[in-house]
Amino acid sequence: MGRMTHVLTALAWPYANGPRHIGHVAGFGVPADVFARYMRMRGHQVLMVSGTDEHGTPILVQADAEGLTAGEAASKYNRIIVEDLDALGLSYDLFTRTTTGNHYKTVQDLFTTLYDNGYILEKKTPGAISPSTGRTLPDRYIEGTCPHCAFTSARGDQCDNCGRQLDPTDLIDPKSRINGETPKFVEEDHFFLDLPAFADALNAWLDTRTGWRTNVVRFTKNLLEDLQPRPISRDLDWGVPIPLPGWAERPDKRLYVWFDAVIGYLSASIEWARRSGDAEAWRRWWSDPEAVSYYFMGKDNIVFHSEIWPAMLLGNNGEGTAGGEPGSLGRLELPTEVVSSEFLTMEGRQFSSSRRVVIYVRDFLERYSADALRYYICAAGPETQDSDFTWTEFMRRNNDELVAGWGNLVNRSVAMAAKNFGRIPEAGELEEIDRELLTATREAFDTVGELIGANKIRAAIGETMKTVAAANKYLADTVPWKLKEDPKRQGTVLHTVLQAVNDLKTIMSPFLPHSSQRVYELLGGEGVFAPMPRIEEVDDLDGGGAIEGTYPILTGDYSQTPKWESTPIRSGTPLEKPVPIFTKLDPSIVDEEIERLNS
RNA sequence: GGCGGUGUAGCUCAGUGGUAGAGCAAACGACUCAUAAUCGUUGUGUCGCCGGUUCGAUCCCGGCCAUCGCUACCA
Repeated sequence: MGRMTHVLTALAWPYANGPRHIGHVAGFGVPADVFARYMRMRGHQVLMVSGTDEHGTPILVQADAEGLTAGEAASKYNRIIVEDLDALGLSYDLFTRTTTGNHYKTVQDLFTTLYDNGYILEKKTPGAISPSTGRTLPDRYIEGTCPHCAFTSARGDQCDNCGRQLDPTDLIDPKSRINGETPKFVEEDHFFLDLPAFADALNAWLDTRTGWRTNVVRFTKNLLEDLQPRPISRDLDWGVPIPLPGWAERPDKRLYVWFDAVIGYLSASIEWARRSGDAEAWRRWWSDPEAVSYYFMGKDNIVFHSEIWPAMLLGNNGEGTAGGEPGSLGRLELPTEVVSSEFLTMEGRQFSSSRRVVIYVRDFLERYSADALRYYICAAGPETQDSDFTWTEFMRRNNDELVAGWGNLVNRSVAMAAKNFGRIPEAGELEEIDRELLTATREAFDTVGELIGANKIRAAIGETMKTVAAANKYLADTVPWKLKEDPKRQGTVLHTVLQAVNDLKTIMSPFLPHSSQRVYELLGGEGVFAPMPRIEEVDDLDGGGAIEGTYPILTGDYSQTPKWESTPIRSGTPLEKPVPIFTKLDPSIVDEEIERLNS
């Protein structure tokens, strides 16, 4: 990817049935933002999109629990999620929602094309519905006695006691977990996506993919060995209506939430384009074979991104066994890479809102800085295997690495120069040791950049921290605080280390944009260095969706993004005694936080 | 049951067909510009167990044990 190109950065859609926890943003939010920011700095045209996923049964359940309508509950959590992602500094071009009129229309357009091309089957299927509401009752919302082990709280999909997979009709005395009533098992008419029609095309596509994480490739190959038609409609009154005569009017039939949610990548791109004033601009990321697309998600979402969404795109293009023609959206490109992370656990346990093993993004950011969280996720996140978040480790990484390593380097360099010169001193003739440091920081642009481009974020920030250590060592070796008798040499050393700091803040900026902005300002920079998203309150463009009133989107102007390259500092720039950019944490926070978890 | 991950120094993890590394913790030293922050020196490991391939395996293959996750109507 040497020359400028269009890079779609697609992030998994957070489900709007509650606030999101740090595991969610560790899985897709921060890694994708690092990637997107870096790609912009390399001069690529990045489009970073996502939104909240707002349909489906869990939203209805949450809404009922709070005495809200589904729309009200979705709007409530949409807003919370938007604010949290904004606070983290995730640089979305558009973060929207699946309840917009634009999304409904896009979903229906794609459904229609798939239908017209012959990739949607209609057939009867057994299912459970709630007699009082007429809504589909997902298997996991049915509980009863396990026929194998007599466990009385077995779920319709699986018995938590003996671990056996179940069919809800196997359960003895089945009850709805939502309201206790006995579910009605019925034959329902539903639509299915004909996945087997894409088996060959999907395998051929997968064979051309390179650079994917091995776990994703293996998992996907496995999936493709056994493709079955997958239902894409439900008996629900909350979702996108099915755009067919005799179906669109029915209040009890909707498209299945996963079907509409994955189309969000496309609808959000279209919404972004329309809001940008060039309604066709999205095609540069979707219809150009030279464009690339990276999808970021947790491992539980691989199936949708490496199997189902590509299948839907192939169907749109008429590239399955039934043939067909691209529909109203034109031909659409399949994902370049599916970048899946593993899971973050919490003090050894899986995150679980219901069991209150959880740290919400909001709570975290009330007490600690966004960059402290971003650093932890970058350095120790679940990139290729599950990783465990512990407060002890968070504190250690924050204090020993972020504060004592990078923060202290910035602070001591700027403080020394400010005290001795009051400005960035001039560099005299460079010695070997000076040139070595400057070479190391310049080379870090290449090594770190290559790692970010390959989505090896842990290694990338580790490489950056090695360069930070080299700069600290440089100060230990050159001892500028002892050079008061030789101001020329002292100025040269301080100039050199400040140059290194200046470049390091550029390299750090995809990972730690907030603090890089502050280092930029410490060194006399004005205006925006690391651009941040902003929340805008907007009207739905179309109506026809489920949104009432305005809604918040996350967007931003990232056109002033700095270049990924060494930039010379200017001698003579005034410097003041710096305020530390990071906060050292007291060990007592560990007990406090664990106490909070247990309370 | 099926699929997959993991098992390497006290801790967290990286890594390679030629008998192993980083950070932290520990000890000692240097330094004092800096949020007591930095820099240097010093250990330790039958690289889960058993077998196979190989001149040689921690890294390849098979089996086993332990542990974790996924298993599609769940978003």
